[in-house]
Amino acid sequence: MPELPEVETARRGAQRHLAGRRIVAVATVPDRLVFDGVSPRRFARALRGRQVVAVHRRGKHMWIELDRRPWPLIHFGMSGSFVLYRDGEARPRFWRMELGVEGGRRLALADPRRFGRVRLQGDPERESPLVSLGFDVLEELPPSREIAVRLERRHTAIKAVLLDQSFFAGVGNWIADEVLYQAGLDPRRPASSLTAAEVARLRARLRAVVRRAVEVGADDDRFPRTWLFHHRWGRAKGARTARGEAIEHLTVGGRTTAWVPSRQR
DNA sequence: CTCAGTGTTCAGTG
DNA sequence: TCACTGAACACTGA
Repeated sequence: MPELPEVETARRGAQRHLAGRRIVAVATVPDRLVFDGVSPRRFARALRGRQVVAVHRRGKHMWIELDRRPWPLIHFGMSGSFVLYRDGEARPRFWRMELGVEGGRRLALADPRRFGRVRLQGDPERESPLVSLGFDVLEELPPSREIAVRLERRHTAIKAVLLDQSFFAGVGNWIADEVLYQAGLDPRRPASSLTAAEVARLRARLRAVVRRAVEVGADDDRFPRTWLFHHRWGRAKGARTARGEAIEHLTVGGRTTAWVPSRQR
């Protein structure tokens, strides 16, 4: 479920596993879709022998800072993840790329549905797609007033704006629904129609949801029981929240949306 | 067997 | 140019 909390958790794991170590082995699968603009061969050549300085994240994108450029830029798509293990252990199913570092540690990118992307860039923070991202909702959330000013110019549904990475970087479908539920806002409301108090509520819930999800390592079993998250997939008619509120589904901004009409206005 | 889906990008429309 | 919509991408699992 790679939205910001899952990506941040993967970043922390990769940082712990790889930082300060030299890459001694790179393995790849010949996948022209996942390797975007770089052949697996060239990718391997650029990484082998390099030392990992740090692993960074902005929105749902991650990049690995090496002691020499270019650097890898990774997006998990719908089903990507990192798997951490040691020499001698089996590669995970659906692996696309594997790094082995000194000390016997390995990291693989696994991605069953192949919407993930691996690129190689000289300066990721100054290149597409990172340059077109909005503020990172974990690290760079602006004051409510500033968000309100920018929302006034958007007449589309608030949910669609939440999903817009050039506005709220890192928000995905479940976070958008969760935040709107907790803030008590109808997902179809034009963004420009939100009052100052509603924007303040939206910001507060967005901050709380993202921070909590990161805090528990994006382990959804540890999300608070009051969250809509635990009940949103019950597609069956009659699905209810922990508080007993009826959940309904619609399509907003082209995405399936779970919401609670009795609470979201 | 059919179909929805946790994401992004791009063509097309207004 | 901007705002927005819908389709396409690939594959698993319900």
